[in-house]
Amino acid sequence: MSASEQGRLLNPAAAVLGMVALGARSGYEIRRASDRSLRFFWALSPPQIYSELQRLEKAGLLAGADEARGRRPRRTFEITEAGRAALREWAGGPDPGPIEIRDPALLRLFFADALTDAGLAALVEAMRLRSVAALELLESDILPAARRTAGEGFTGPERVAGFGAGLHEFIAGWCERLGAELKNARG
Amino acid sequence: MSASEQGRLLNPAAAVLGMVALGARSGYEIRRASDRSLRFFWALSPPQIYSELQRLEKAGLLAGADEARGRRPRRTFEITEAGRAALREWAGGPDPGPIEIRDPALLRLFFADALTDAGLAALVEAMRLRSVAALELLESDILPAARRTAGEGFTGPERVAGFGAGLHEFIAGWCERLGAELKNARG
DNA sequence: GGTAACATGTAAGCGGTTACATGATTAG
DNA sequence: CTAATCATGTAACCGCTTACATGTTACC
Repeated sequence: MSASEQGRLLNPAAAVLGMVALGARSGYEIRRASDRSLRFFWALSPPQIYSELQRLEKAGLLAGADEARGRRPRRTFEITEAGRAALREWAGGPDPGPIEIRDPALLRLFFADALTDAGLAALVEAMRLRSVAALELLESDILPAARRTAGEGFTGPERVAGFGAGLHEFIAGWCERLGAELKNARG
Repeated sequence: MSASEQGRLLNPAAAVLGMVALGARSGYEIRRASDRSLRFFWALSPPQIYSELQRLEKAGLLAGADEARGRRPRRTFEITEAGRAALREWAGGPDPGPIEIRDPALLRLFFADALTDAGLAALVEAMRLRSVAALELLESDILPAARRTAGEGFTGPERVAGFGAGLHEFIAGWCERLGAELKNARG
């Protein structure tokens, strides 16, 4: 019962179905598009994408068509009416569930008492730079692309990209304050 | 080569080793303690904990002792000098790696164009309430416990709990602003 | 002295990641 | 015409989660 078989969609299935709804037509296009947007909050790996596509087609939520070029396989998809209905039902369901965060930098910070003052400062600075880089990527690439998508009538990606920018601003600021505090404490 | 065998510790091994360094003595104690603190940024499941404990003991980074009560098994651990050295080396290593976030609420928001205005508002409010609840838990339980740990000389947990509080404040505020904006747009 | 809560550990299976294999297209 | 890049899909493996099995103490 691992995916879209009965009842409500599970999240990975909905993610793939939703990418098709936003205009990605093949597994490869989903991969490229989600790598530049969705992946910041919901990563999709190739085998996930391709196997979900198959299941969604079998379930009638996607309509597939063969577009092979010579010996090279290629299968494209469109969302069906049933697919749109399933996506709406999924998006409106109750209790999305908890956010999950996994951060090796915070893990190190948790055990930072094993570190020298200088080591701790370096860790905090690395964490800050990581978010500054993410912020630059978001603002130079992701947000502009999301705005184009918004121009086509899909406002979700831009909102989520905006969330990402705000999030990394918060993290960078938090690291900056902590860094300053550490500097003061050392004198 | 899956863990602490040669060279640097991997993150899950370091997490378990670090929990012992902070005073958790058995697998069960690590489970309880990490569930109230570390799990917000680095979840540990029982089989991970127990198998890492075995590997760390074999590698000489932990010293184990049998403390069975009757037919009930129990094994307790202390960190060794080699263990402390490995933990220091791990904490000071280069490039912690990227933060990973997976959030079903943001996933839904990404595809929110499938939703009615009311559905979107409900989603944003659910997201806000989720962070408000997390904030309450952090401030009522986690932060006080982390402060006690800080009193014993370990300042990492309190810093990380503080980060969590700031993070959920940011998310709740972001949702509140978005909610207000949606309300205005609907008139 | 029975029931619930605490404590300890494990088996089994899923989901997901890494890495690759292969084919077409463009550029130099 | 060769090399590099784009495009498409898959195999194999591993970490992790869920769920359980079992034992022991505390409570009523």
